[in-house]
Amino acid sequence: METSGGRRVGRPRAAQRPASGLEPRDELLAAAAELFTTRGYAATTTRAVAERAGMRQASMYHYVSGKEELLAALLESTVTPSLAYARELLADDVAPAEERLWRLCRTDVELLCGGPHNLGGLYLLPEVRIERFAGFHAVRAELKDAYRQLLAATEAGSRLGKGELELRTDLVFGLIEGVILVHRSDPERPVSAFAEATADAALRIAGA
Amino acid sequence: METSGGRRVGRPRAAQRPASGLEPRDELLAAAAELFTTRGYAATTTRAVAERAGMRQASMYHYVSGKEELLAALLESTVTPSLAYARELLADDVAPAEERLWRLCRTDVELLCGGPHNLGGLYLLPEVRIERFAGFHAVRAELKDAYRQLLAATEAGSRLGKGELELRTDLVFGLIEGVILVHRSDPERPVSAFAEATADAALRIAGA
DNA sequence: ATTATCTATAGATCTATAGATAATGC
DNA sequence: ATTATCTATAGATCTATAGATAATGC
Repeated sequence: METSGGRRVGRPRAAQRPASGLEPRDELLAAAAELFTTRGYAATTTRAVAERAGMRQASMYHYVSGKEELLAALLESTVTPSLAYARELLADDVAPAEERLWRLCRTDVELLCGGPHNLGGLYLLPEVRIERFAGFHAVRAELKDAYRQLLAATEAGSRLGKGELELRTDLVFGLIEGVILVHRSDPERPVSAFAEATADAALRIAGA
Repeated sequence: METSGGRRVGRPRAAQRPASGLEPRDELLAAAAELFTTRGYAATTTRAVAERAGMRQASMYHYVSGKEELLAALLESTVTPSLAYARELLADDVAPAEERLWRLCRTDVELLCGGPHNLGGLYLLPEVRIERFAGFHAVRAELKDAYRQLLAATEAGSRLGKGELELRTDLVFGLIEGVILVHRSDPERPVSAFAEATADAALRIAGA
């Protein structure tokens, strides 16, 4: 173990390394997460990201190819854990669908609001819609489909027509994304209670 | 009436005027609305706005002081009608609170999703959080407080403690904002049915 | 004369590359 | 020799102003 103070290869940094203990690439990702969510993607310069990570603007290119790569990496890291859990829940054939849907909602809110920066807010950046992030959109569509399937498997959901089911799914999914916004404006409230209240609300919307 | 083809003072435009029939300033606002909501604020250049409005980049400054003024104007135009209606509903002392809350939700969704461009999405731009738009934030806070008051006046709301009431308000408000996002990804669905379904869902969250 | 527009551009960025430098490793 | 960093900067923007121009109005 020769992490923190250990002798390092390469020219020393002009500024001190941040005390976070993160690898430089992760430091960049953390800086980008904070800046993208608070100031927006286009408004964040490579200089701002690099300097917050404790290095000069040009040094960033040693670790990433540019801003786009940072955003793509952050988006994927945001939605991948949710999707993994959703798949688990879909495979589960003992717990009732209502309970599985509730858990998915709660876990999503916890994952999205629980991190140090409000990564859930990245979804909402208009820039995310462009083609470059098609991979992320595919993953997200799969997550939404998991919501739809769980909803369809509930007692109340099984009585809905196709259009009605889509509508309910959108309302539930909309609630989850909306509360992330709300959390952004009041980050003090404990996340776990908020996540449970949101899951309760989602089930009420679902009609369960 | 000598609108459309009428002889105009000033040097003629290099490109043809758009056929929208809007005044130049409104044309700029419409262009900005479309571009800000789809590409984001920082990513939208003054050139893109002006050219979409049928004029050269520099000519825009004859009508507005810059991008910020466009965004400020759009934000206010988005929230002002909602607030006016919310005030009406608060003053109404005959209709039950449940019904008034339902109407506020429905109207909000219709106003925010109903326009030609998804103006509701402007709320979500990270840039909107900065000080310049404090006026908008004040109006928006008043709108949220109207939700809180109506919720408190419902049968179910009157039994809630202060913290619980805040939480429910945030959930309902979060739903309204979230469905705007959802609408953005599926703009085909008829708005009025969607608005009513959202209002129903909001009342279920409220506990009514 | 007044007005709405245009063209041209200075000044201020911002990104990404080129090339130098200062460590460690062998 | 290898590596991580630095400094410097070319090229590509983008904003906002200055000043010219082409209409109508009187």
